[in-house]
Amino acid sequence: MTQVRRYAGGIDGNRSLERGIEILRAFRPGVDTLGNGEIAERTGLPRSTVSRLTRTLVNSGMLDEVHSERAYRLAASVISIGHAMRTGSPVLNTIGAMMRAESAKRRLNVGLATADRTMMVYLESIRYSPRAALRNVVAGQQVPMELTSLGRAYLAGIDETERERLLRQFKRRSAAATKALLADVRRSISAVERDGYCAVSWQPAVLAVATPIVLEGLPVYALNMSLQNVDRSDALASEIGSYLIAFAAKCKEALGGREPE
Amino acid sequence: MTQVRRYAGGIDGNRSLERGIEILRAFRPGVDTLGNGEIAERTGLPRSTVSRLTRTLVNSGMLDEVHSERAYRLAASVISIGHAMRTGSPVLNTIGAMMRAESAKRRLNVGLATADRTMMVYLESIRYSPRAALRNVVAGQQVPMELTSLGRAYLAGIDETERERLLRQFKRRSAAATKALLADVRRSISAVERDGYCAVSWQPAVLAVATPIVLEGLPVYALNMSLQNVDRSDALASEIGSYLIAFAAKCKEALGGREPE
DNA sequence: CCCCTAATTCCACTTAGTGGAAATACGTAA
DNA sequence: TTACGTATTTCCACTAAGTGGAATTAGGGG
Repeated sequence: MTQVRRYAGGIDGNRSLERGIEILRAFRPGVDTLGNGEIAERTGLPRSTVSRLTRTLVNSGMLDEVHSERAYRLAASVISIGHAMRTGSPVLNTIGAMMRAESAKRRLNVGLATADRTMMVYLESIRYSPRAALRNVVAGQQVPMELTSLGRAYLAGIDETERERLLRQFKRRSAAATKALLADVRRSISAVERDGYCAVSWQPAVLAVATPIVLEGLPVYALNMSLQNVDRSDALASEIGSYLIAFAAKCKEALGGREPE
Repeated sequence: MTQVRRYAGGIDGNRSLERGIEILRAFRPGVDTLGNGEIAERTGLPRSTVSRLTRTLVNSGMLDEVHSERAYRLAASVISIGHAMRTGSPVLNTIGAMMRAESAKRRLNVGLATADRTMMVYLESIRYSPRAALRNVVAGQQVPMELTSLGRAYLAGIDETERERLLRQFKRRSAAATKALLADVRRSISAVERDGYCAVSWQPAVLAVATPIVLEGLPVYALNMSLQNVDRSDALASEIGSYLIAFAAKCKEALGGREPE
């Protein structure tokens, strides 16, 4: 970010709004309440500014004030907006049901995600389990882009410029093992270009295979299938891969969107 | 709102942030994309201002731009913040599991909600179904406060001032049937004070019973139990009511919070 | 190619936001 | 209770940042 922000004349955007959103973002998963001081620390904003912006966020219903500990927590509004996002999206409505059916048919987990900065966010995640009804409510969960099949498939689906920008970001944040990791990421991207999918075992004994879904007028999605308690083998990966690309094709068709270029 | 906003000196809050949030709110459930024009209409903001603020929201990752139709949609960030809210809350983590167990034990639906302005927002909703795994992913769904058992229980749980403010808002928005409706709402509130719960059949053939959960340092919640395909009867309502208040007591204990006053 | 509509940028104006410093509220220990 | 240390909120002078109407530009039919 050598880029200098001007914020004058209003061409670059609105500083206060940007800061307010940054405050909401400071509430990472697992955090319950944050005081103004801690928010100031996490965001690097002056305390008086934080004080004013948190007040605004309370008035707007995005934060609840916890008087007893002089702190704030995310309010119910944020999940209602999240709900609006999920119900508004014809994509999720269409693909959700298809994913459920596919999960049952193939007896494996099926997930759909897209990017939020350098993380992949699950929009839908169907866990296959012989006894159904194991919590399938992980929508919103984040996993690191560079380490997961979902993330790498996403990287393969976006344009060159954006991809290189993201790769530079990974380098910046994880000091160690960068070289090998980045090479591995590039290998996965090549795999997607060659085979249509990439396979990654991010967590031990979990084999995950993912493919990008690129349609005009929609964000780039990544679709994955995964299996627990298996050893990684190329044969298995390629079997799942073939299911995956068939399913992805079916999804793209159902969405009726044309692929760009 | 005869109240005059000054916005000077920064004591009342931040105008741009408030407006930005209002733009996010313009994406109601079911809406997919909105253009700047439509946003300007819905929010009453000048078009140039909307243009700048939506740009900022895109930069902050809260909106995705859809070039092909010159429009915006909510981005994945909003559900990841929503997810942070749900995982951060010890309340939801604790009560969620209890609700699941209770639903199975009593063979009925169990829901937990809180308020977002004049709507109740489900934080968790367990649908009882003999064949499990019917979509229990309705967290974030909104139902009208004045018409539902959840909303009326909530009203009974908050303080006098806030309650009267909300009642006035109901009057303002639904022109017809106001008198009878408000009387009915007040009757439900009295029922909560007398019996600990209120029963409402908002949707046909659905009996819902709700009770407030008021604990220090937490927003007021409402807990409900409901049954489909039954006729409303006072005997049934009181049976469910007794389950409900027992379960609510168990929840309050598990949360270890002391009730105020 | 030209019109029509809608979004974006320009720009002069000045208010609304800023952040350091002061004041205040809070909790704790003496 | 009082005095102290910490965290938060308010004050206030400064001016940059935001505003919105007008002009401009970009789309997209016909």
